[in-house]
Amino acid sequence: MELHNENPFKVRSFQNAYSSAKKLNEELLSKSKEDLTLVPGIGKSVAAFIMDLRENKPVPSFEKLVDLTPEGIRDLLQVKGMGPKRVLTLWKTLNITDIDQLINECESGNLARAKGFGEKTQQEILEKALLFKESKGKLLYSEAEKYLEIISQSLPHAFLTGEALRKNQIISEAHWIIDSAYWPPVLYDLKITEHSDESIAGVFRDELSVRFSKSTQNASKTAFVESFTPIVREHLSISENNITGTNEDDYFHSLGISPIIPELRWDINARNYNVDRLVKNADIKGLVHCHTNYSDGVNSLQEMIDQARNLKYEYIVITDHSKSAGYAGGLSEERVLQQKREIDEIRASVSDIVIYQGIESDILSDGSLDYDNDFLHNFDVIIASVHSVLNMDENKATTRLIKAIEHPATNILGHSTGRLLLQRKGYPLNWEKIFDACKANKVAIELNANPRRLDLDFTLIRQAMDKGIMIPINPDAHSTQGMGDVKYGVIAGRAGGLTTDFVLNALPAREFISKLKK
DNA sequence: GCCGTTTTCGGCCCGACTGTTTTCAGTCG
Repeated sequence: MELHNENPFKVRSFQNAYSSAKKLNEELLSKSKEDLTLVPGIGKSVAAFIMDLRENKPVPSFEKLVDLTPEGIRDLLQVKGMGPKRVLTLWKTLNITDIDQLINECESGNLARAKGFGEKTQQEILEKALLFKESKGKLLYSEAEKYLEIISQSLPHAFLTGEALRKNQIISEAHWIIDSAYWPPVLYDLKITEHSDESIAGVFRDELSVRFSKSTQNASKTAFVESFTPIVREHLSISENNITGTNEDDYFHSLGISPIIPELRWDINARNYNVDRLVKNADIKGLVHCHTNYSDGVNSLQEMIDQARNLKYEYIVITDHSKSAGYAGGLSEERVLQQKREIDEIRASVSDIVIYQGIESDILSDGSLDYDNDFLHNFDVIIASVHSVLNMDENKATTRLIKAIEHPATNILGHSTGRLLLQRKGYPLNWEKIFDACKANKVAIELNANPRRLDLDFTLIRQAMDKGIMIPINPDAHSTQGMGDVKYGVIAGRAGGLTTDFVLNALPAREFISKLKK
C-alpha cells in the first residue's frame, strides 16, 4: 500500500491493526467477525479482510497491489535502512527491483546520484544489502529446530551431522548422512536443487536448506567425523580410518579421548573441559529479564509471574523498559511506582516464587542511565542495555559502555553488542576493557537467550570466565512463551564452555540478590 | 481505515539520528 500511493493514514491503520493483533494474547483466527472488531485498531474493513484471508478468498484490492509489485521488491524492504520511500524512489528512478540490482547500483556509484541519496547513504545501504544477501536462505537454530525434528522422524536411518548437530546459532544447511542401503531418501515437501548419485540438496518447506550424502563406508561413522569442524578434525586426527566400533562412545574410546558434546565440536580445546560442570537447563533457578505489558511485553505482570511459577522457577526479575524507550512504552517514574504497588499486592498472594522489580535501563548515548540516581534505588536489579545509536565505532561504543558499567547502580550489562543475528551486526567493542571494567565494578554480563541475539557471543564466554565475570542466562522474555528461550541460551552457554558456577541465575534467590549488591 | 466525540468529521506516536539539504525527509527503535 505504501508503494502504491495509498492514503498514508489508511496504511497506518493497517499497521495499527497488525501490531494490536500481535499483542493480542489469543488466537486471532478463532475469533468471530464481531469479536474481531472489538480488537482495538480493527474495524469493519480490516475484520472483513481477515475473514477473507481466513477463508482463502481472494481479496481483489490486495491481489492487485501484489500483481503491481515486482517479486524482489519485498527483499528490498527487508534491508535495514531501506523504507518504503527509498524503495519507491529507487524503483521508479533507477528501476531497481531486486537485491542484486541494488548491490550493483551501489557498487557502480549510481545510487548516490538518486534524489535524496548520497555517498554515505550508498555505502550504508551497500553494507546492509550485502548482509541481507548473505543471510538469505539461512535460519536461526530456533527456526530450523522444528524442521530438523520432522526430517529426523521421517528418515530414521539418516544421521544428522555438521552445524545442525552442533546446534549452531545459524543454520545455513542441515546435513544428513545415509547408508547406501537406504539411499536415496524420500522426503515430502523437499524442493530438490541438486541431485547426483552421492548427494541430494534442496529446500525443505521453502525454508530450511538441507543436504543428504550417501556414505561410502558407514553412515554413523561418517556423520561422527563430519560433526566436527575441519580444524578440530585435524587437531584431534579424527578420520573414518582411525575409529572403530558402532556408536559415538566407541568412536571416542578408539580415539583415546573422552566424549565431546556436539555443541563443543567446534573448539580445539573441547576435550579438556569437564562436561559435567557445563550449565544445563535444570540449573537455571531464576528468570531474569522479563517484560510485561507495562512496556512492550504481551502478557500482564500477573500472567508472567504465574507462568514462571508453572515452570517451577524460584524467582523472577521483572525488567520493563525505562522511560527513554518511548517506542517500547518505557516506564515513567510514576508507572514504575504503580508497578511496584502491583508487585507488592501479588507478593502478598503468592508464596511459591520470589518476585524482584528490576528495570532494563537504557544506556543513553553518553553512557549515562535513564533515571536519577536517587530513583534507581527503587529497583532490586538494574540491567543496563543499549537500544539507540547502535552505530558507534569501537572507541566510542567501548567508552559509552564502560561509563554505564561504572555507574554504581548497574548490576548487569544487557545484550552487550546490540546485534540481531542475520539482520544486524553489533557495534564493535574492546572486550578486554569491557571485561576489566565489569570485573572492577562487579557487573555481570548477560547471555541474552533470545535466539536472534545470543549476545554475549558464545566465543567470548571463556575469556569472560577467565576474568571472573558472572554470566546470567536471560530470556529477555516479552511474553510467557518467550520464557522458553532460556534453552537457547543454555545451548550457547554450553557451546562456549560456560560452567554452572559462573551462571548468576543458577544461584538461589537470596544468593543471587546478595551477589548483585555492591 | 479507525477512532472518539461536547459524534458522522478531523486527526492519526515520537525522539533521535543521519545525510542531504540549506530546513527537512526518511528510517529506526
